[in-house]
Amino acid sequence: MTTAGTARETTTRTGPGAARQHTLRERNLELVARAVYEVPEPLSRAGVAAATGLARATVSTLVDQLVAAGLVRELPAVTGGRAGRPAVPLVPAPRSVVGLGLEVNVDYLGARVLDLTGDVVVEQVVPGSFHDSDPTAVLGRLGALAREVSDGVAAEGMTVAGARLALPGLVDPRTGLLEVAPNLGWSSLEPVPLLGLGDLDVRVANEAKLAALAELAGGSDVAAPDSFIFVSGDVGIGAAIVVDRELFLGERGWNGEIGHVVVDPAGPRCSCGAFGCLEQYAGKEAIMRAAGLPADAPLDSLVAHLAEGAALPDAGRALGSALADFVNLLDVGTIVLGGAYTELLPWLRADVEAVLDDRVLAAPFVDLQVRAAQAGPQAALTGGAREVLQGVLADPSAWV
Amino acid sequence: MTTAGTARETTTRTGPGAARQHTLRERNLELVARAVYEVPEPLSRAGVAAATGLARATVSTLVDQLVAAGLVRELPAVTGGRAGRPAVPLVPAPRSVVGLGLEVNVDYLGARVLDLTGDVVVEQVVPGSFHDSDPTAVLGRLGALAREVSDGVAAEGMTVAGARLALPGLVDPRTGLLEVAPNLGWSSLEPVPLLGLGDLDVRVANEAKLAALAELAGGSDVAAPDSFIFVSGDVGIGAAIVVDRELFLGERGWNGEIGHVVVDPAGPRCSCGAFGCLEQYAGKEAIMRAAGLPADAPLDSLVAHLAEGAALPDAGRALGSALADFVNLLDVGTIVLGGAYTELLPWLRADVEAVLDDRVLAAPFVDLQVRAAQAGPQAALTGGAREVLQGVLADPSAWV
DNA sequence: GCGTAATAGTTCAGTCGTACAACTAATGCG
DNA sequence: CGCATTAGTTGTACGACTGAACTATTACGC
Repeated sequence: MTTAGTARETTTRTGPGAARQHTLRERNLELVARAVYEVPEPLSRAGVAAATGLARATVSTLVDQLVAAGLVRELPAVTGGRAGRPAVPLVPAPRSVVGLGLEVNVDYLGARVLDLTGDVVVEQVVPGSFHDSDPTAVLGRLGALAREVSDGVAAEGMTVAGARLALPGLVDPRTGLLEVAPNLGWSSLEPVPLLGLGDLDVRVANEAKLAALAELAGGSDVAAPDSFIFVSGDVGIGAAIVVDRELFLGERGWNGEIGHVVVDPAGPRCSCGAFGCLEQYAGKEAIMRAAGLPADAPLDSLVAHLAEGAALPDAGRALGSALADFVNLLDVGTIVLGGAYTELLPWLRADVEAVLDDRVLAAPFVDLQVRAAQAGPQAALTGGAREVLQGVLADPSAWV
Repeated sequence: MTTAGTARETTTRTGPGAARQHTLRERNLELVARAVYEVPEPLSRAGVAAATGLARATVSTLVDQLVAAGLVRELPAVTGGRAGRPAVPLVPAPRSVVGLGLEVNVDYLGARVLDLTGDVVVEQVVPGSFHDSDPTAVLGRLGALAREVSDGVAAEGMTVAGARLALPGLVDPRTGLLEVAPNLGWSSLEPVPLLGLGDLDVRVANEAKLAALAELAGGSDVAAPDSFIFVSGDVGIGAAIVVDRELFLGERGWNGEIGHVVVDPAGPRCSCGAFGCLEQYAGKEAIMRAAGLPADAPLDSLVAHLAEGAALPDAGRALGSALADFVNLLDVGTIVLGGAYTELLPWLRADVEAVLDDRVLAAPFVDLQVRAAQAGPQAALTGGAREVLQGVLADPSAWV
């Protein structure tokens, strides 16, 4: 298994590092790599120079390094209708360096490999029921799946840059510890070693946080906003905060617990001990019950029910109220609804937007937007793999 | 008036700037300046080299530049008990480059000048009543005060690096526009030109945000935390989010509106139109009424009343509830209470902490702290001046 | 009192990375 | 077929950091 684990280190950008000559090179390598990666139409070396402000000579040497490292590929020179020597288009290298997204959730586990172009190279998703499961067994199984997938892409010459393990619970990305994952019935354990993936650089993260990152992947028709609140509605309701295309994690990454914002202290008791949490109005089970369906009914049955004219006023207003608090506290005006909410949005939107307009103080001055998540199913797998690749992009010098 | 206005520009650190040779110099100048500034005991050139990892030769030239620019001063060489050539201690230069903090609030306006050592060089605070006041007149008056103060320090050879104008309302630091300041009765205006301060670099900011920055000024007995939620309780309740010693502003700086987090939708109607906002329980007027005092009674009378055995259970629990939402959404575990809350903390703490422990999901795994603000009165003046000086520190090359 | 060790600070050649300008390469057009 | 045009490369100059050698200044022991 060709992996590059130990060498991966996040670059200290504003940190206490002294800047030397090679710091320039690292910084400009990143700049050039981002220019190649984050542009709709492929750029030539000259185009990159214009876009970055670097001299053409400098760009040439930098691009050559990126090509040699396998991070950038040259397309055949395109002799367009314009005069002059034809430009060599530069594009992200497909199937070279890849990121691995892993996830254990209540009803499935899976692994997904993305390459630098954003393509899914391979994926394996196994449905199951992992409510109150045994972490050692489940993570061992996911580890085996990951090895299988990883060995497969390695056999085709790709390099796995690292992996992210998404879990639905309180995890600290810094220490790698899982404090508690209520819906899995897991607590106080270190998940990464249980995967048995050797020296591959695997980091844990909260599922909703990584799902939010998947929204940035682009490729969809609607451009992803740079800053948004991502809310993932399921049995529990989790959220993530993205500002300037980066996750805002607070001190330990334990933020976005919008499911337990109080909507009405006179409301029903919540599993967390408080009364009237959002989850009691807009959690999947509450929504099902309100619609007269069994708590564990599939989402499709609810959608069918709603299509016949039913409504979700309580859930919509409660969600709007909690989101209004969120926006008032954070000033992030775009809200992306994921998980079950994506499909339910048509029946939630009016109530959510009405409450937001009423309750957000800045509403008269801001264009508040509520939109559906664009990333497909198991978004955390995509987001995790994407985060790995973002790390490559942030420090290409480690690959040169 | 010796000012340096137009030249001030925030350095694009991670931004799309190409890194050149002089970028290294700028970065390392900042590094050296911070090493000199953010250390309890003065460092020598050799000490700075050890602290930063730069070569002694490099540090020498950088320090020489900072000394020439008047940002750093050399103390007489101290011939301590140690062998070897005595070290020259380097300290922030007093009374050289200074920052100007300005503020209009409901009951006062003022100007305060801080130098790089954190000392207050001069200040002028004028009590008054600016409820429903005329912005042109009031800002004109503050501008005159600012010129007076500014000319005074300039006459003593100091350079005013810039100014911050703190206002109690929705302001956008980027555009310099004030949308609305309810307690002043101001709306939709551009405050800076009304000050008439010529080409001095003046930026606006929300009062609570700048007051939060004052907490970082140090000098107090208790070390300021790097990340905290600052809540300023007065007629209105505002908050600021500080993460890693920097303000988190969201998209426009309109965050921290904790006063309008819903505590109980069955509660009293709020001026914002909603029901049961925190302000209706823990705003100054609500607290006064609950204590049986007139809504505009001075804080001292309330404290006297409480000292005789009265309590603030509603306010404490409501504040705890809103803060629990805040912490659940943000994961910032230290809460600093400012404004009127600083003095009221003894009667609020038990209720606030009890509700936080109950309602914050991560409470079992985190040491939640509630503490009183350390900065003195008119903290926004100090915070504003401090932010100006932080800007100098972040880009000393502009002064070389 | 003086030599030695120790520490601070400076000087200078070496190296590295970028800029600029001149050059080569490859195309379209008249 | 030559010229204008654009892409990419080569070579020199310059700026900034490093490391080692050097100077400056003290403490300490004999």
